[in-house]
Amino acid sequence: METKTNITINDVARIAGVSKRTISRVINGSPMVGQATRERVEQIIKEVKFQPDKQARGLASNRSYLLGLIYDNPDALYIDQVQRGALDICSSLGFELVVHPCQWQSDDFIEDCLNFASRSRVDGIIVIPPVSESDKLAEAFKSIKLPCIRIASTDLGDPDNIVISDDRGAMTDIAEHLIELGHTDIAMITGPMAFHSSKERFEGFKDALRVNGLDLPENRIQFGENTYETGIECARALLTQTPRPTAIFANNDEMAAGAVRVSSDLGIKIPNDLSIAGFDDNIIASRIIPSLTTIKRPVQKIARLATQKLIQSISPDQGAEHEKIVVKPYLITRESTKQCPN
Amino acid sequence: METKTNITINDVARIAGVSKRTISRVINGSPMVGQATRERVEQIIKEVKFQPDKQARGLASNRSYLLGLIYDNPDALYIDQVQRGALDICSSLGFELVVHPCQWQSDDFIEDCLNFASRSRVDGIIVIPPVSESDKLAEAFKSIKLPCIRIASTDLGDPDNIVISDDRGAMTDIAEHLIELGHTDIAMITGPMAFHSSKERFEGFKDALRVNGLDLPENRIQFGENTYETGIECARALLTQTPRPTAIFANNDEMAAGAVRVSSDLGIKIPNDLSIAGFDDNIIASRIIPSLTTIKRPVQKIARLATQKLIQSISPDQGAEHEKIVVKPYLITRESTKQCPN
DNA sequence: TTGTAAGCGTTATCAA
DNA sequence: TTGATAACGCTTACAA
Repeated sequence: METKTNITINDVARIAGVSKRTISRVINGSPMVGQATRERVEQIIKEVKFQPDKQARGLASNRSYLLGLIYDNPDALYIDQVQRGALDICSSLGFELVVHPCQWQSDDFIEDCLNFASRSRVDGIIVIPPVSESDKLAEAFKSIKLPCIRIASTDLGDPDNIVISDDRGAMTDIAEHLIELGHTDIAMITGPMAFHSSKERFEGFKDALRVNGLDLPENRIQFGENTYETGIECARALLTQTPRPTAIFANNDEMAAGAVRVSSDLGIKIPNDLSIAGFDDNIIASRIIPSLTTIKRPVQKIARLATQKLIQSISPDQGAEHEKIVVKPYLITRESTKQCPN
Repeated sequence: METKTNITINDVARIAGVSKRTISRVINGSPMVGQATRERVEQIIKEVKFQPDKQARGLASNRSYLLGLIYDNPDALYIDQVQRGALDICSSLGFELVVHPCQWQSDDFIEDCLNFASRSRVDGIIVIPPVSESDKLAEAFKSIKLPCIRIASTDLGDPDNIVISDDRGAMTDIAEHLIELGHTDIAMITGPMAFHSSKERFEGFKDALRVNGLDLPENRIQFGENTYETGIECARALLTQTPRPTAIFANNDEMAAGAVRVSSDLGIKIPNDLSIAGFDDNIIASRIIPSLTTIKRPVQKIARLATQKLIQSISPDQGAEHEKIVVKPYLITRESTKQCPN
């Protein structure tokens, strides 16, 4: 290694002609510093480009200034947006983001995450769907007193450490959109019912239809697994019925893309013969033909809020805010939905 | 915060009845330890689940055990795969991965990256395309002696710190694939010529055609920007010519998707009337209709190799390997390419 | 409001 | 082959 020419707190103290304790106070925004002193020190810090060493800081204060992001999501775009959102806040508050992809279905998943946490010494954890739905994981972190915030689509019985995307509310929008287009025979391809998000969307959709005097009969419901392949299977089951529905809402864009594929195979024209809508607005939604009407969650914004709340709960001075944060997704109308042909 | 009940090196030393210096030696695999002592210490470490504190270790040894990943890539899937590949190695070697998205076109890009490096105190940096093409950034890291490995598609005049995806070689495969299908009038939509990767693919493709006795005339070349939108523009320019080419190779899948879109708009049937191929195998390649023939880079493998090489160059004991690593992408044949109609 | 001194958990120096 | 002891750069009692 090379000679470290880095400026330390001692250098700053020497230059400023005060003790390093005072510099430390300035760095940490303590009020116990004279106005004049503070300004002088801040000036010097800027001039010499002093950056406190995170390692030393962490060692002394038992904090790492590291935040962990745990995920296991097939939708890379979603993760990317979460990362960017989280980093917006992190970097402005002096934290770094350490990523940890995992396999939340595997046996040692909890252990693996705990191990990650202790290895990396992160000060807090952000968990995104679907991993965020694991109550076990949340409890595991709670038991070792590691602050953890979950991004989810319902409060999961733990409203404190959560940022919620109001998927259910968005269901109203998509249902009304289809109804306004004149559709009355609407089908749904659900996600795995083990997921709260899927259940929320399913029930939200059903409710929205009912409010508008429409039914979602059994033969118009297909249970998918959020994959392209199951989207294909479910859509086939739906579209080979007689009569067939005039609109399909799929729990995510992957399955909606599967439905588009099946329609193409069966010679069903979209959107003329059939309207299809998805959820996520992932990259394929705007790339397939026809482009997909879908629901977009403001993921980056959600991530920002979550990170903010997490750092707040870490910071010793601030009392943790116990208010539930809810963000509402919104409808994006594209080519795949159109006036009902009848 | 809570009482730290963590095991420290002192505890281990006390239990083993040796000095902590000895424990340190064992941890770091120093040969200066007696066989018996080593085994006993290792046994105890396992029993009490001692994990050396990265912060303290870093503070003392001037290392952070953190690796930085710098990127600015529209393809989230690519980033995801890089992350997973890098983490495969990181976690097995006791490193963590800190991510830093950036905007490599912006003015303060270099400064921003340097700032990230000094803030986070990472021990090394992984840079992926297109950021990796910035020689300035590579030099900046070199000048502060921060090990940095670049993932790229040609050696960029810096064969030491690089892992190369042999895009040019892959061009031969795709060209030959089209030629075998009987195509003789083949067009190309290039990427931005400012990118080495685009130039490599462009020239690789041209060369491969030439070797097979085919030409790539000016009117069969369109210069795109790797975006869906420019893909559309370029494809339109190509497909409104008379006669039109029977096959198009696009520099990436996004633009190939644009070409598919234009074909659909113009009533040109793919693959019957026209074959289209892309590069990347990103998610849309398998989702659009028809699915795209494309080139896949083994991104995760490349990331693993890069991370390995980086950590090697960081580790003090090991001499840095000065061998160029090259990985070859491969062809994936899907629906969008077919026998030439003529 | 400011300073002194004692750590935080590890590695590095140098002697035994 | 081992072990005391001093760093590493910062925070945190405790004084002043």
